[in-house]
Amino acid sequence: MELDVTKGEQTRREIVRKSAPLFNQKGYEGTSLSDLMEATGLQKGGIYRHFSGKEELATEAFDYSWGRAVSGRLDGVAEVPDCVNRLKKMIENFVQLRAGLVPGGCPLMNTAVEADDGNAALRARAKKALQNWTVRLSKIATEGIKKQQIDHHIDPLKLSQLIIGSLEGALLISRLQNSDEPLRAIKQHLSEYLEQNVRATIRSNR
Amino acid sequence: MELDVTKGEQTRREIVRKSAPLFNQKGYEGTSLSDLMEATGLQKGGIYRHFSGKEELATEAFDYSWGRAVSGRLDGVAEVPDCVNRLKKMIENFVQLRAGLVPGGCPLMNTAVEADDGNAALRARAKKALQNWTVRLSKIATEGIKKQQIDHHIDPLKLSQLIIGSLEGALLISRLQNSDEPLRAIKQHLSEYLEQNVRATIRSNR
DNA sequence: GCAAAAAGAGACCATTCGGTCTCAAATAGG
DNA sequence: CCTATTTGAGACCGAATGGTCTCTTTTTGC
Repeated sequence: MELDVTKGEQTRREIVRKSAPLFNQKGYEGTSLSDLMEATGLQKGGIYRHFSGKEELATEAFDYSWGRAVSGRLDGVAEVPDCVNRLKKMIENFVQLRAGLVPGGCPLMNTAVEADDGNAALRARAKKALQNWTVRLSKIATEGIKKQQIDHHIDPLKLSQLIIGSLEGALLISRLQNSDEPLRAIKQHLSEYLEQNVRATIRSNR
Repeated sequence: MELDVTKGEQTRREIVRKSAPLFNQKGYEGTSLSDLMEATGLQKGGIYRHFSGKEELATEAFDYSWGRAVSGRLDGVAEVPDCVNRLKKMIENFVQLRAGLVPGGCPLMNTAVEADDGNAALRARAKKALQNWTVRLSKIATEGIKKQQIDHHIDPLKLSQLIIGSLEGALLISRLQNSDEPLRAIKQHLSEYLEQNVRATIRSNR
């Protein structure tokens, strides 16, 4: 074809794209080769030509799902000038998207929980994903401190972990209860916290 | 023997006790019959005499694990007179116990995540567990409002969900990072929130 | 201590699992 | 267009899966 997007590479990507939702919904162990065959419309030979095994496919599928989740959550975030508002925008995105972008909930949570006492490769992937997300938020916080939009007593890392943890936990509850309320509540809560305890005040008295 | 604790019943309980940690660590799908045989020291026949199938055993194992988790988290809570402090005590217990009581992390989170797009029976069990926990906390909050220890603008249900979600999320992060810091941070955060925004003040000005 | 009932061992079952390998079909480069 | 290479189908594999059933052993109540 052109641009070295060979037929094989194209198929490979399709396989990842089609199998990612499966892995996210049913988990690594819960997704069988026959599930993958059905989802991709390929036979074993067609799949295994492109991947060394289920694990390789699963890790790539995770990366794919996670990539989509992250890009959704950070959509339009960079454009917000104020750093506190930028964090709030990210929270808003998270709450809004919920189950939307990626069927089966947050890939990070799903993978972290399943792989925590199991598959090491997947666990490492999840750990790195969390790391990346944390760093992204931390950078916003650090920039906010530098710009004096965020109180300089705030620890960017801790703040990021607090936000991420709260969101993930609320998502867990929301999914189990089939209700958006816990997610909306945490958004409200974090919002107030950010305004009252994180945003830098003219006269910083703590 | 005596008190109608027949041999069979005794074995049955042992099976649940021994298999509960397995299910919590490896999940429902991830735990095989041979795993269970090894853990219990019984053969299939010995296990299947007492349970109709893996699912029945898994649900009972979940109840067992969850019972232990809850009792650990509520340990000594009832003795605290002040309702805000009672909530704080529960949070403290949660943070302290962490992976302690039940190997494999919080049974609620594990089961909720795995069963969310799968096993209906387990999902229902997890949902009920969350319900129970939420109600328990809500009752404390409601009592606190009645006793004027908690601001009457607080919604007990939302407060409970906020606390539970935050704790579960922080636990997720902590487990993935192999660090207690996120858990300690959320404890600190919730503590401040409870004192500043939940505890009733003499002059309730909001 | 004995007979009836309960409990457990383990052979057996069909099915599915992840994975391999051969060979035919489709693609690509000249 | 024609050949060399890539791609995919699908038969095949051994192991493991959840579950059943029979038969021995152990517990139980009298």
